[in-house]
Amino acid sequence: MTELEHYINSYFGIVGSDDLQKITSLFKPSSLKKGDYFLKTGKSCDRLSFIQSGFLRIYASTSDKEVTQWISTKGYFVTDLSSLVFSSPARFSIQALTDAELYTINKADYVAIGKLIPQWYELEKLFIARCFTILEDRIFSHLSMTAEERYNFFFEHNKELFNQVPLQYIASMLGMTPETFSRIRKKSLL
Amino acid sequence: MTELEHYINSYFGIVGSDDLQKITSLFKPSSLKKGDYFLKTGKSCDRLSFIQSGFLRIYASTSDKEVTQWISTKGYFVTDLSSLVFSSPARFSIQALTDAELYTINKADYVAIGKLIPQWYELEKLFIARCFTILEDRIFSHLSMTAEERYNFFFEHNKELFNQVPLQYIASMLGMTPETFSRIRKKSLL
DNA sequence: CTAATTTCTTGATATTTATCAAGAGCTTTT
DNA sequence: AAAAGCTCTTGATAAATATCAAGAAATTAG
Repeated sequence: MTELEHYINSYFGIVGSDDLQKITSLFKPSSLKKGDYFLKTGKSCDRLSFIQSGFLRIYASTSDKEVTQWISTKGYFVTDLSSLVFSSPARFSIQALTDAELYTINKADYVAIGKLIPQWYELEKLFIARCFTILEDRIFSHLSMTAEERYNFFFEHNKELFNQVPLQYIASMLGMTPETFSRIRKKSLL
Repeated sequence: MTELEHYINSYFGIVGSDDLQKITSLFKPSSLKKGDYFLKTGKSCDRLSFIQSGFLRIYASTSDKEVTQWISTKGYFVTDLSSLVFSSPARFSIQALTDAELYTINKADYVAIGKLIPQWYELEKLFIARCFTILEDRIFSHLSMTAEERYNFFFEHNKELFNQVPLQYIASMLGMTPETFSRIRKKSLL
């Protein structure tokens, strides 16, 4: 089983191995150089990628700053879901923080999976429902935790990220300034 | 077309009118008195309800306070999605803030819709994807806006809520204390 | 390898938001 | 209508976080 098959299987559960292969064969290898854009705000997002290696930053600009919504990495999918699914203009830009290897499926093939695999929509629904739940938890963390608590929680669960991407982006996605992040970090390293 | 049919149609898009009726007929009227619980943290959530009237508060308790995740009202669905779909213990409690009329489908019937209506999972996927997008925006608001900006934005879009439920719960779901909420409110009323 | 650039840290200070405490307004109950 | 509970407001103060500015450290480019 390829790594892609392994991950898709783990996210979408029991799919027959022939179906699994049908799906993964629609994903084509591609790569990004550090700094390359996967997507720019306002464009339509016409693909979904699986990250084989590297880090991508999902962000949007406000009048006075760039806000990092998320950093995606090995083993995760990346896309602007609302743009992919509803053909709306992308709200986010997505940029490679490092060189990255992706497996990418274009929109037409993505849409075709539903015709190809009868249970696909059900599995996809379950997958998106899980993503929804993760976002609910993330909102809850902003309603109930201080910056320091969010830092500690995130650090415990994503240690590896901290020496691989600029910390300012992690600060932003946790909802604090780089300075606050740095001070909290110092405290937690003592 | 009943109100329930109207809403389901508007959320789930084109469903044949016979299918639409098949679905809505699975929802049974029920009601809650003010203060009644729709769901308690830790239990399994075995139903999905459409709110015909009234207000329900979705919240969870931390060691030192209750945090309101959301307030749901007329025209919206209410459930703990992760518990309903994955049979996990509910993370949230859901309590009626006022008397409320619901149309409720139990889990068995909810699961059965998928067998009954071929395109159901696809429509449901789209529905959950839209909910996902709303949560993404909500997270973004916590990363990019001050308490005052969140207040103003929410107020503009949900004026009617402000004289129908205790403001402390709105404060909590916007991620601020009742005192801060009250001060911002005073400012914005001048 | 050095220079240039970017990122991170630190200190001083300002602003935002939370906490605590008390009282005023509402609702509900009796 | 009075009493009892909530809920909301207000003030004083404390704590958390942001801003601004400068320099240190790390990374990238030449």
